[in-house]
Amino acid sequence: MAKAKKRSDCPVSCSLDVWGDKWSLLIVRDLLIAKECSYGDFLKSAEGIATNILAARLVALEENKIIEKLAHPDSKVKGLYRLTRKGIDLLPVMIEINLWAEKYYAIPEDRKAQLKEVKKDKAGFIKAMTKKLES
Amino acid sequence: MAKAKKRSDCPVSCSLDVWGDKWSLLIVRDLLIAKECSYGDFLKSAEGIATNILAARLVALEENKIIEKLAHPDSKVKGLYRLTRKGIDLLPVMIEINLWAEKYYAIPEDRKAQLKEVKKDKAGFIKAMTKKLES
DNA sequence: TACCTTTACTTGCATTTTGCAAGTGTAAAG
DNA sequence: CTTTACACTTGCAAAATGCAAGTAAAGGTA
Repeated sequence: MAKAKKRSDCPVSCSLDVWGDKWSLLIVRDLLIAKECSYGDFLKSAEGIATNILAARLVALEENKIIEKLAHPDSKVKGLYRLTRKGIDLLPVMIEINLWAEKYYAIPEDRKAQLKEVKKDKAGFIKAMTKKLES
Repeated sequence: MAKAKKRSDCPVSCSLDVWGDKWSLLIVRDLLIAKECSYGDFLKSAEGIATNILAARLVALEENKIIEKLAHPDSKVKGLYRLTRKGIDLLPVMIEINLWAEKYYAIPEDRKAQLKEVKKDKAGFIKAMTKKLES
Protein backbone atom coordinates (compact mmCIF):
# COMPACT_ATOMS: atom_id res chain seq x y z
CA MET A 1 0.00 0.00 0.00
CA ALA A 2 1.08 3.45 -1.09
CA LYS A 3 3.76 4.24 1.50
CA ALA A 4 3.53 8.01 1.10
CA LYS A 5 6.92 8.92 -0.32
CA LYS A 6 7.29 12.64 -0.55
CA ARG A 7 7.86 13.94 -4.06
CA SER A 8 8.63 17.52 -3.08
CA ASP A 9 8.06 20.09 -0.36
CA CYS A 10 5.24 21.77 -2.24
CA PRO A 11 2.09 21.80 -0.12
CA VAL A 12 -0.02 20.68 -3.05
CA SER A 13 2.32 17.80 -3.74
CA CYS A 14 2.41 16.81 -0.05
CA SER A 15 -1.37 16.79 0.07
CA LEU A 16 -1.68 14.71 -3.07
CA ASP A 17 0.83 12.23 -1.66
CA VAL A 18 -1.65 11.63 1.16
CA TRP A 19 -5.07 11.76 -0.48
CA GLY A 20 -4.38 12.24 -4.19
CA ASP A 21 -6.31 9.32 -5.60
CA LYS A 22 -9.83 8.61 -6.77
CA TRP A 23 -11.11 7.21 -3.46
CA SER A 24 -9.59 8.81 -0.37
CA LEU A 25 -11.59 12.02 -0.50
CA LEU A 26 -14.81 10.05 -1.00
CA ILE A 27 -14.13 8.33 2.31
CA VAL A 28 -13.53 11.73 3.89
CA ARG A 29 -16.74 12.98 2.30
CA ASP A 30 -18.74 10.11 3.78
CA LEU A 31 -17.31 10.89 7.21
CA LEU A 32 -18.01 14.61 6.89
CA ILE A 33 -21.62 13.78 6.13
CA ALA A 34 -22.18 10.94 8.58
CA LYS A 35 -19.58 11.72 11.26
CA GLU A 36 -19.08 8.01 11.90
CA CYS A 37 -19.02 5.13 9.44
CA SER A 38 -18.42 1.41 9.60
CA TYR A 39 -16.65 -0.53 6.88
CA GLY A 40 -20.04 -1.55 5.52
CA ASP A 41 -21.29 2.03 5.43
CA PHE A 42 -18.49 3.03 3.07
CA LEU A 43 -19.33 0.13 0.78
CA LYS A 44 -22.92 1.39 0.51
CA SER A 45 -21.85 4.68 -1.10
CA ALA A 46 -22.96 5.27 -4.66
CA GLU A 47 -19.52 5.01 -6.26
CA GLY A 48 -19.09 1.34 -5.30
CA ILE A 49 -15.58 1.03 -3.96
CA ALA A 50 -14.08 -2.45 -4.04
CA THR A 51 -13.57 -4.12 -0.66
CA ASN A 52 -9.82 -4.51 -1.01
CA ILE A 53 -9.34 -0.92 -2.11
CA LEU A 54 -11.44 0.30 0.79
CA ALA A 55 -9.42 -1.71 3.28
CA ALA A 56 -6.16 -0.39 1.82
CA ARG A 57 -7.37 3.22 1.83
CA LEU A 58 -8.63 3.02 5.41
CA VAL A 59 -5.23 1.78 6.54
CA ALA A 60 -3.44 4.52 4.60
CA LEU A 61 -5.73 7.27 5.88
CA GLU A 62 -5.29 6.02 9.41
CA GLU A 63 -1.50 5.94 9.02
CA ASN A 64 -1.66 9.51 7.81
CA LYS A 65 -3.82 10.51 10.79
CA ILE A 66 -6.75 11.64 8.66
CA ILE A 67 -9.10 9.11 10.24
CA GLU A 68 -9.12 6.99 13.37
CA LYS A 69 -10.65 3.63 14.09
CA LEU A 70 -12.72 3.14 17.21
CA ALA A 71 -14.49 0.19 18.73
CA HIS A 72 -18.17 0.01 17.96
CA PRO A 73 -20.31 0.33 21.09
CA ASP A 74 -22.82 -2.30 19.95
CA SER A 75 -20.61 -5.07 18.72
CA LYS A 76 -17.05 -6.28 18.85
CA VAL A 77 -17.07 -7.37 15.23
CA LYS A 78 -17.89 -3.88 14.02
CA GLY A 79 -15.48 -0.99 13.88
CA LEU A 80 -16.24 2.69 13.67
CA TYR A 81 -14.23 5.18 11.68
CA ARG A 82 -14.23 8.90 12.20
CA LEU A 83 -12.22 11.91 11.20
CA THR A 84 -9.35 13.23 13.28
CA ARG A 85 -8.95 16.97 13.61
CA LYS A 86 -6.59 16.82 10.66
CA GLY A 87 -9.31 15.10 8.67
CA ILE A 88 -11.99 17.53 9.78
CA ASP A 89 -9.73 20.34 8.63
CA LEU A 90 -10.17 19.11 5.08
CA LEU A 91 -13.68 20.58 5.24
CA PRO A 92 -12.69 23.90 3.59
CA VAL A 93 -11.05 21.96 0.76
CA MET A 94 -14.15 19.83 0.41
CA ILE A 95 -16.40 22.87 0.36
CA GLU A 96 -14.43 24.51 -2.43
CA ILE A 97 -14.47 21.28 -4.42
CA ASN A 98 -18.23 21.21 -4.07
CA LEU A 99 -18.58 24.82 -5.16
CA TRP A 100 -16.36 24.25 -8.16
CA ALA A 101 -18.25 21.16 -9.23
CA GLU A 102 -21.56 22.90 -8.73
CA LYS A 103 -20.46 25.55 -11.20
CA TYR A 104 -19.37 23.16 -13.93
CA TYR A 105 -21.34 19.95 -13.52
CA ALA A 106 -24.90 18.85 -12.90
CA ILE A 107 -25.27 17.92 -9.28
CA PRO A 108 -28.22 16.72 -7.16
CA GLU A 109 -30.75 19.27 -5.98
CA ASP A 110 -30.35 18.50 -2.29
CA ARG A 111 -26.63 19.11 -2.55
CA LYS A 112 -27.31 22.44 -4.21
CA ALA A 113 -29.59 23.43 -1.36
CA GLN A 114 -26.89 22.56 1.17
CA LEU A 115 -24.34 24.61 -0.72
CA LYS A 116 -26.69 27.56 -0.72
CA GLU A 117 -26.55 27.46 3.06
CA VAL A 118 -22.77 27.14 3.02
CA LYS A 119 -22.38 30.19 0.80
CA LYS A 120 -24.43 32.36 3.14
CA ASP A 121 -21.77 32.11 5.82
CA LYS A 122 -18.84 29.92 4.92
CA ALA A 123 -16.80 30.60 8.04
CA GLY A 124 -19.78 30.05 10.28
CA PHE A 125 -20.66 26.81 8.55
CA ILE A 126 -17.12 25.50 8.91
CA LYS A 127 -16.99 26.42 12.57
CA ALA A 128 -20.32 24.79 13.37
CA MET A 129 -19.57 21.67 11.37
CA THR A 130 -16.14 21.30 12.93
CA LYS A 131 -17.59 21.53 16.39
CA LYS A 132 -20.20 18.94 15.55
CA LEU A 133 -17.66 16.53 14.09
CA GLU A 134 -15.28 16.87 16.98
CA SER A 135 -18.14 16.17 19.40
CA MET B 1 -6.47 7.64 -21.69
CA ALA B 2 -8.71 7.84 -18.65
CA LYS B 3 -11.99 8.61 -20.41
CA ALA B 4 -13.69 10.22 -17.42
CA LYS B 5 -16.55 7.83 -16.72
CA LYS B 6 -18.81 9.26 -14.07
CA ARG B 7 -19.06 7.16 -10.94
CA SER B 8 -21.89 9.13 -9.35
CA ASP B 9 -23.55 12.54 -9.33
CA CYS B 10 -21.74 13.61 -6.18
CA PRO B 11 -19.78 16.80 -6.83
CA VAL B 12 -16.74 15.42 -5.06
CA SER B 13 -16.85 12.27 -7.13
CA CYS B 14 -17.30 14.26 -10.36
CA SER B 15 -14.31 16.41 -9.50
CA LEU B 16 -12.13 13.43 -8.70
CA ASP B 17 -13.13 11.83 -11.99
CA VAL B 18 -11.54 14.80 -13.71
CA TRP B 19 -8.46 15.63 -11.63
CA GLY B 20 -8.34 12.96 -8.94
CA ASP B 21 -4.85 11.65 -9.47
CA LYS B 22 -1.37 12.43 -8.27
CA TRP B 23 -0.40 14.72 -11.15
CA SER B 24 -3.27 16.76 -12.58
CA LEU B 25 -3.40 19.32 -9.78
CA LEU B 26 0.36 19.79 -9.98
CA ILE B 27 -0.06 20.83 -13.60
CA VAL B 28 -2.79 23.23 -12.52
CA ARG B 29 -0.51 24.51 -9.76
CA ASP B 30 2.27 25.22 -12.24
CA LEU B 31 -0.16 27.15 -14.42
CA LEU B 32 -1.55 29.12 -11.50
CA ILE B 33 1.98 30.17 -10.63
CA ALA B 34 3.37 30.76 -14.10
CA LYS B 35 0.20 31.55 -16.09
CA GLU B 36 1.69 29.90 -19.17
CA CYS B 37 3.84 26.80 -19.43
CA SER B 38 5.35 24.78 -22.22
CA TYR B 39 5.70 21.01 -22.11
CA GLY B 40 9.28 21.44 -20.99
CA ASP B 41 8.32 23.81 -18.20
CA PHE B 42 6.13 21.16 -16.60
CA LEU B 43 8.97 18.67 -16.80
CA LYS B 44 11.19 21.04 -14.86
CA SER B 45 8.95 20.96 -11.77
CA ALA B 46 10.40 19.43 -8.64
CA GLU B 47 8.21 16.35 -8.60
CA GLY B 48 9.63 14.98 -11.85
CA ILE B 49 6.67 13.82 -13.89
CA ALA B 50 7.39 11.25 -16.58
CA THR B 51 7.07 12.46 -20.16
CA ASN B 52 4.37 10.00 -21.15
CA ILE B 53 2.30 10.73 -18.06
CA LEU B 54 2.57 14.44 -18.69
CA ALA B 55 1.44 14.06 -22.29
CA ALA B 56 -1.52 11.93 -21.22
CA ARG B 57 -2.54 14.35 -18.46
CA LEU B 58 -2.32 17.37 -20.74
CA VAL B 59 -4.64 15.68 -23.22
CA ALA B 60 -7.09 14.71 -20.47
CA LEU B 61 -7.08 18.16 -18.90
CA GLU B 62 -7.64 19.72 -22.30
CA GLU B 63 -10.52 17.33 -23.02
CA ASN B 64 -12.04 18.34 -19.72
CA LYS B 65 -11.61 22.03 -20.54
CA ILE B 66 -9.35 22.73 -17.57
CA ILE B 67 -6.50 23.86 -19.78
CA GLU B 68 -6.09 24.97 -23.39
CA LYS B 69 -3.20 24.67 -25.77
CA LEU B 70 -2.04 27.69 -27.73
CA ALA B 71 0.62 28.22 -30.33
CA HIS B 72 3.89 29.52 -28.97
CA PRO B 73 4.71 32.97 -30.36
CA ASP B 74 8.42 32.23 -30.69
CA SER B 75 8.45 28.83 -32.28
CA LYS B 76 6.20 26.47 -34.18
CA VAL B 77 7.57 23.43 -32.41
CA LYS B 78 6.63 24.75 -28.98
CA GLY B 79 3.16 24.85 -27.56
CA LEU B 80 1.87 26.96 -24.70
CA TYR B 81 -0.60 25.73 -22.16
CA ARG B 82 -2.76 27.90 -19.97
CA LEU B 83 -5.78 27.57 -17.75
CA THR B 84 -9.31 28.07 -19.00
CA ARG B 85 -11.76 29.91 -16.77
CA LYS B 86 -12.80 26.51 -15.45
CA GLY B 87 -9.21 25.81 -14.56
CA ILE B 88 -8.67 29.22 -13.00
CA ASP B 89 -11.74 28.56 -10.86
CA LEU B 90 -9.81 25.78 -9.16
CA LEU B 91 -7.86 28.52 -7.37
CA PRO B 92 -10.05 28.46 -4.23
CA VAL B 93 -9.59 24.69 -4.02
CA MET B 94 -5.86 25.12 -4.45
CA ILE B 95 -5.71 27.80 -1.77
CA GLU B 96 -7.49 25.61 0.76
CA ILE B 97 -5.20 22.70 -0.07
CA ASN B 98 -2.23 24.97 0.59
CA LEU B 99 -3.67 26.17 3.88
CA TRP B 100 -4.38 22.63 5.01
CA ALA B 101 -0.91 21.44 4.10
CA GLU B 102 0.65 24.44 5.80
CA LYS B 103 -1.05 23.43 9.03
CA TYR B 104 0.10 19.81 8.98
CA TYR B 105 3.31 19.62 7.00
CA ALA B 106 6.59 21.45 6.74
CA ILE B 107 6.48 23.68 3.71
CA PRO B 108 8.96 26.15 2.18
CA GLU B 109 9.28 29.58 3.73
CA ASP B 110 8.49 31.50 0.57
CA ARG B 111 5.23 29.59 0.23
CA LYS B 112 4.36 30.45 3.81
CA ALA B 113 4.94 34.12 3.09
CA GLN B 114 2.63 33.95 0.09
CA LEU B 115 -0.07 32.25 2.14
CA LYS B 116 0.17 34.96 4.75
CA GLU B 117 -0.82 37.42 2.04
CA VAL B 118 -3.65 35.19 0.91
CA LYS B 119 -5.07 34.93 4.41
CA LYS B 120 -5.21 38.68 4.80
CA ASP B 121 -7.86 38.94 2.12
CA LYS B 122 -8.77 35.66 0.50
CA ALA B 123 -11.56 36.99 -1.69
CA GLY B 124 -9.43 39.89 -2.86
CA PHE B 125 -6.54 37.62 -3.66
CA ILE B 126 -8.73 35.29 -5.70
CA LYS B 127 -10.25 38.17 -7.61
CA ALA B 128 -6.90 39.73 -8.42
CA MET B 129 -5.28 36.45 -9.37
CA THR B 130 -8.22 35.46 -11.56
CA LYS B 131 -8.05 38.73 -13.41
CA LYS B 132 -4.33 38.31 -13.94
CA LEU B 133 -4.69 34.76 -15.23
CA GLU B 134 -7.51 35.61 -17.59
CA SER B 135 -5.52 38.49 -19.02
C1' DT C 1 -24.33 -27.23 21.80
C1' DA C 2 -24.86 -26.64 16.93
C1' DC C 3 -25.74 -23.75 13.10
C1' DC C 4 -26.67 -19.54 10.76
C1' DT C 5 -26.08 -14.73 9.80
C1' DT C 6 -23.66 -10.46 9.83
C1' DT C 7 -19.61 -7.87 9.48
C1' DA C 8 -14.99 -7.09 8.20
C1' DC C 9 -11.71 -8.06 5.91
C1' DT C 10 -8.16 -11.20 2.68
C1' DT C 11 -6.76 -13.58 -1.44
C1' DG C 12 -6.13 -14.60 -6.32
C1' DC C 13 -6.05 -13.03 -10.65
C1' DA C 14 -7.05 -10.16 -14.84
C1' DT C 15 -6.92 -5.43 -16.37
C1' DT C 16 -5.35 -0.82 -16.19
C1' DT C 17 -2.27 2.76 -14.95
C1' DT C 18 2.29 4.32 -13.83
C1' DG C 19 7.16 4.90 -14.29
C1' DC C 20 11.43 4.65 -16.65
C1' DA C 21 14.43 4.68 -20.67
C1' DA C 22 15.03 5.10 -25.19
C1' DG C 23 13.48 6.59 -29.68
C1' DT C 24 11.14 9.65 -33.29
C1' DG C 25 9.88 13.80 -35.76
C1' DT C 26 10.21 18.57 -36.79
C1' DA C 27 11.53 23.33 -36.65
C1' DA C 28 15.17 26.41 -36.07
C1' DA C 29 20.23 27.47 -35.54
C1' DG C 30 25.03 27.25 -37.05
C1' DC D 1 23.53 20.33 -44.57
C1' DT D 2 24.42 18.93 -40.16
C1' DT D 3 23.32 19.67 -35.33
C1' DT D 4 20.54 21.00 -31.53
C1' DA D 5 16.34 21.84 -28.95
C1' DC D 6 11.93 20.70 -27.97
C1' DA D 7 7.74 17.96 -27.89
C1' DC D 8 6.19 14.15 -27.77
C1' DT D 9 5.77 8.42 -28.61
C1' DT D 10 6.87 3.73 -27.81
C1' DG D 11 8.09 -0.48 -25.33
C1' DC D 12 8.18 -2.79 -21.38
C1' DA D 13 8.42 -3.75 -16.30
C1' DA D 14 6.20 -2.68 -12.01
C1' DA D 15 2.52 -1.16 -9.33
C1' DA D 16 -2.31 -0.08 -8.49
C1' DT D 17 -7.10 -1.14 -9.43
C1' DG D 18 -11.20 -3.88 -9.93
C1' DC D 19 -13.80 -8.01 -9.50
C1' DA D 20 -15.20 -12.35 -7.43
C1' DA D 21 -14.71 -15.56 -4.14
C1' DG D 22 -13.10 -17.03 0.32
C1' DT D 23 -12.03 -16.70 5.44
C1' DA D 24 -12.61 -15.58 10.27
C1' DA D 25 -14.80 -14.14 14.35
C1' DA D 26 -18.76 -12.32 17.04
C1' DG D 27 -23.37 -12.71 18.10
C1' DG D 28 -28.04 -14.49 17.53
C1' DT D 29 -31.32 -18.54 17.12
C1' DA D 30 -33.03 -23.39 17.97
